[in-house]
Amino acid sequence: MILKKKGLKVTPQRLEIMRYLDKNRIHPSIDHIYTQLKMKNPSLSKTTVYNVIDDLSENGVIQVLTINKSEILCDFNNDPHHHFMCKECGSISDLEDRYNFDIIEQIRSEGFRVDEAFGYFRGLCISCNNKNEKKVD
Amino acid sequence: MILKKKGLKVTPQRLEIMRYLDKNRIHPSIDHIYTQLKMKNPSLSKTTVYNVIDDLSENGVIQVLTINKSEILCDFNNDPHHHFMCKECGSISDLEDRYNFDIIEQIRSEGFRVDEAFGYFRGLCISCNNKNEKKVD
DNA sequence: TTATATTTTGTAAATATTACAAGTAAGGTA
DNA sequence: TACCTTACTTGTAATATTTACAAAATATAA
Repeated sequence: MILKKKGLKVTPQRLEIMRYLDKNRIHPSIDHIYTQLKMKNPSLSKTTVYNVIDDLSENGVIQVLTINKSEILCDFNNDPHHHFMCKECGSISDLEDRYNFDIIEQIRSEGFRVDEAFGYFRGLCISCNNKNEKKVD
Repeated sequence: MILKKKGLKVTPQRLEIMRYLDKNRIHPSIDHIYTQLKMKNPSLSKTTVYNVIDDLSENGVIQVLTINKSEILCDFNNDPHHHFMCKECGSISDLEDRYNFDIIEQIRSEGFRVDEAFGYFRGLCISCNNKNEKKVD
């Protein structure tokens, strides 16, 4: 059990949020998670969602993305990978990290202690980009 | 004149904000810019700072960073480069882009249209990291 | 100099996040 | 199992950031 390992108590709220993030790899916002889980558990508080997301991210269970300036997004995938935000449909895509963040080693060698690394890209996703090119034709 | 080229009117407020960002490469927040410039120009409105930053970033004159979830930061340096945020002193360092964002070409080849690319790193800056290591000794 | 579109300003509203205190529940111990 | 302690959840209120809006002011072109 991942929560016990981290010294966190196993509560229904934490389990529900983790299950939701695991099954819905759409990088949801706090409000999105809250709205979805509130339906099954009406007593859920938004403060709880904030608390759980804080606890999980501080313990390295999940990632919190700041790719969008309006709100934070949550990612259950904790392996190093980049993110792409489509300016048209708003979707967030995971990008395989083919370069394995080589630059991190470079930064470390300069004297920094690197704890977290994020690659954020914005533009048009494959689907929206295809639609756009067809319009031009 | 960079503003005219972009079809933006040349106003004292825009010039002041651009000069401030040019001379103070500290990645200031909206509130920081507002507080500093308000001293010399008491009639300055925070809405104006938001408007100007929006206009400048939409026209590619400056960059807006979302490395910090609590507020946006402004960077006059528009060349591609990464950013490092120190968790101890809060400073933001520019990082030379030695790898020249090779990954952008990779992402483009997968069918995305890439307009913006950001590399964000967090940890301890060189100065804070040195202090920390001395404590351990 | 004048006309027009753009920009600035201040206030108010919307939105996201945090603080806090009281109630509740998890997990260890006997 | 029952109890105890600590950690967690909840709701409300407070804070902070950002946006909306309309009136006043200004930049630029004719």
